[in-house]
Amino acid sequence: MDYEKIEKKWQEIWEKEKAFEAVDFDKKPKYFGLVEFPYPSGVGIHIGHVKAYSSMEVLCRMKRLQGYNVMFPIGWDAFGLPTENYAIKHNVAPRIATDENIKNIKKQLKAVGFSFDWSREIDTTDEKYFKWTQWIFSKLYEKGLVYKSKAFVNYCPSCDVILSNEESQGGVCDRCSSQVVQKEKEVWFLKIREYADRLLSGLDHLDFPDRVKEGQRHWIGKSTGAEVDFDLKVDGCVCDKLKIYTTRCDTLFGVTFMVVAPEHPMLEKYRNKISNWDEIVAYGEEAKKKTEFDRVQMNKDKTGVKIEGVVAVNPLNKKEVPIFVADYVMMGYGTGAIMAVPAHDNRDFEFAKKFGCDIKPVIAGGDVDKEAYTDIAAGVMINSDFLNGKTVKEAQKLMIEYLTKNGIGNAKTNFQMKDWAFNRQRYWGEPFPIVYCDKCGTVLVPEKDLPVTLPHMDKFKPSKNGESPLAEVEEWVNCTCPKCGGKAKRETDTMPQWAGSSWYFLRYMDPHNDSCLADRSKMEYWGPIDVYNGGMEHVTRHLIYSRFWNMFLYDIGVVPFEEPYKKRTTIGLVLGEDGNKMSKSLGNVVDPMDIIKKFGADVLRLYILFMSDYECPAPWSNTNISGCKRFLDRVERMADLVDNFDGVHEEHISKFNNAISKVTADIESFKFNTAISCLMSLANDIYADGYLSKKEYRLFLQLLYPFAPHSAEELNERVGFAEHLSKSCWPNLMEDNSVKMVKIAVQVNGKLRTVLTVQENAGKDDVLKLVEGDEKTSASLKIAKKIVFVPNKIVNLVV
RNA sequence: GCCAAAGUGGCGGAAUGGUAGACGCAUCAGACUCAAAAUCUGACGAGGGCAACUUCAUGAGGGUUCGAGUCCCUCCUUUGGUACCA
Repeated sequence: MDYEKIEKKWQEIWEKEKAFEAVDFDKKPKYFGLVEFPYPSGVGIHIGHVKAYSSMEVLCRMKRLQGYNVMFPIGWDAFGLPTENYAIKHNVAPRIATDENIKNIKKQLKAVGFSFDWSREIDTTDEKYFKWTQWIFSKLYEKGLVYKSKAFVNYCPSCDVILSNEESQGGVCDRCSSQVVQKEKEVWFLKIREYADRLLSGLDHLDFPDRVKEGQRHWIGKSTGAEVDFDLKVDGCVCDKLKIYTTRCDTLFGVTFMVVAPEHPMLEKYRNKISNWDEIVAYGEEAKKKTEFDRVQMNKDKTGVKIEGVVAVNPLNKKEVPIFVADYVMMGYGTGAIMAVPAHDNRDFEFAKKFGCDIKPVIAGGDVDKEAYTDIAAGVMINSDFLNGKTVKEAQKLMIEYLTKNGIGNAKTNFQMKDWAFNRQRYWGEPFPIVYCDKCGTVLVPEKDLPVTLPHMDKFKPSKNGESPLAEVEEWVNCTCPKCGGKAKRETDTMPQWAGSSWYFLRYMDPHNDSCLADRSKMEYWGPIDVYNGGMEHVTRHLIYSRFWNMFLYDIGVVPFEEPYKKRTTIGLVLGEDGNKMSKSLGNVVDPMDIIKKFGADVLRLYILFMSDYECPAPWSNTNISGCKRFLDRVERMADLVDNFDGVHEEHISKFNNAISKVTADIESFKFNTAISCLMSLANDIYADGYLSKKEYRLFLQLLYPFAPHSAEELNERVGFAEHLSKSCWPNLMEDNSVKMVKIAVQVNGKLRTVLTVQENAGKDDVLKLVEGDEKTSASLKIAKKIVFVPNKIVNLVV
């Protein structure tokens, strides 16, 4: 078969017939299959794209034949750093580079034959699109879910540029390889933490794989505990409180010291009272220098400085305990201060050993001279006044009651998830709909003036002082205040790449709407998404961000569903032939376009789904792929076996029925590899018989069609069917009146002795008669103590 | 460290607690061919036996069960994710 020719032929036919366009409000049941839209990079599509899209492709092609009104859309997540860097290097406008890349990738995706609905194509860098990204930001701002605060960012002192986490991996600048430092900067934050509890509880009702749910739960990081006020004693008198957060309020009697983060405000407040202030400042400076890199490398060696001049008082027993500054306590979590119970916490234990603090056990059972005793389940309280003799759980409950009653503390829930830092010092991103006016302060650009577009720039060199390149475009920065009409300046930072992808699935439902992000009735028809397939790398970012935005839009009445994705499926990585991750430096990258040139798109599609379980990572193989090519060739030659029989041969019915149910079920559950092997087996069976009817051939091609649509369509036409497979109906099971035979294994003590062929659903007595008649098993049957009989499966003689 | 997933032939991988190794690759043999390729047929976990057959095999060790690759416990290894979270 001339793959190049027939693939082109059928792609043109489908396009002409608009075979894959989704119809708004159609009476058929809707089916929305979503894949993660690609970043249009200059390199073109990766083999991973082919795998990611092939699964949904197969599912959607089947669903269409099953009578669903299928939406399988695609678009471009086109803002981002690689394009900007390319623009800097080659002095090409990002807009132009993006358009070129999109054109190229589109051509490639079409060459694979994906049945995308191209009429709904979207592009996050299109002004008509990002107008609504800005609009959503405005709504978040109006509802008080946006705030500006100082935070640390990665900064390269040599390039004088702020870097993203991706650009500063290993603590080294991506461009010049010099050491990255932390720089304080004004950052826009979205209050995703306000949605933490709902993002967590919403997971319970979603059909996501467990590892995805667990990943999100872990990221949200809910912990329940208590806040407790310790007294601060300065110059011998109690004059202030120190609020701490703990999950182990049961151990309050075991507190032997306190620790505060180097940035804790109490330090500055009492600087005059702290006799070793210089030492504290020096330690703080040292801690600040620690970059992301240091924290990841994290030698767990505890460092810290004891504060001289201020002590804390345990509110329960009025005991004085020293306070330390140490960077193992973070200002960004809890209250930035902790009570330390070295007897029952590993970190506190380590710190106490190093700094010679007391270790006081309050739970019986451990040897606290050797290590912290952290078992919560066992153990009984000791040395703890009114808690003595209670279990840890009882003690926690009693302690919270006590704290609340006496006004020294309260129950408190904390989340590890941080608010979403939402700005980047970049050109190629959505501008904020924000201006700064001397008179009115921070002002939102009104909806009628959206979108705020990007100015044209000639040079895309990185700007200095860690500012966005946009800061240099004066005629753009200077504007009038929408409130008072006076002079104002635009926000020059742009939104992160996650912004545009946080709501794109909504836009597919109504991609050309100019008056709102999408018509509500269309969202009611299409939403929520039936299946969303994508990679594990998006579990804690994109998948949480987009759920957050959708939930927010639901709250303000824009979107009719609270959760956007009913079901999530995940894809396993395609590794290089050497078993390593594909990378340019290892030289093990497989270009899908090369494979298409050599084998054709259908073979590529078949092999990528056949090579392993879809969710598992698996190495690519340039030799194994030939098995899929041989299979397609065999299917083509199968036409020579077609006889003149009208209908389906009776002796073939059960084979085809078996294939129909297996392929259908396997596609639905993403077990594409076994669906394909089932078709291979069926082909082998047909070859062994040496004949099949025309109708059977078509049935086979229909089952093959979702995987290898070009070949299937071509062969269907060649054998003389006028109706295209793309317009046909998915095969149903045929009536089967034949007597089915099954094989029953006969075991003695669980070991296989023989295999009997009997009628399906044969009774125990009939089967045992055969067992008695078989010389290999009859002797065992006579002395059997027990006989286990499972219909159609097994007989086990226990002797 | 913690969380999750996974360890099955020479290789990629199949197996609702019920015949381990489906399907494919590679290899070997045969057919076709002047020959090669392609194709078709067959063999293909390891040991023992002329054979019918038989024993051992799913990372290691225990356990539950009539029966365990599958369930439980301990351990080892690999791969992801996450990280001084109080």
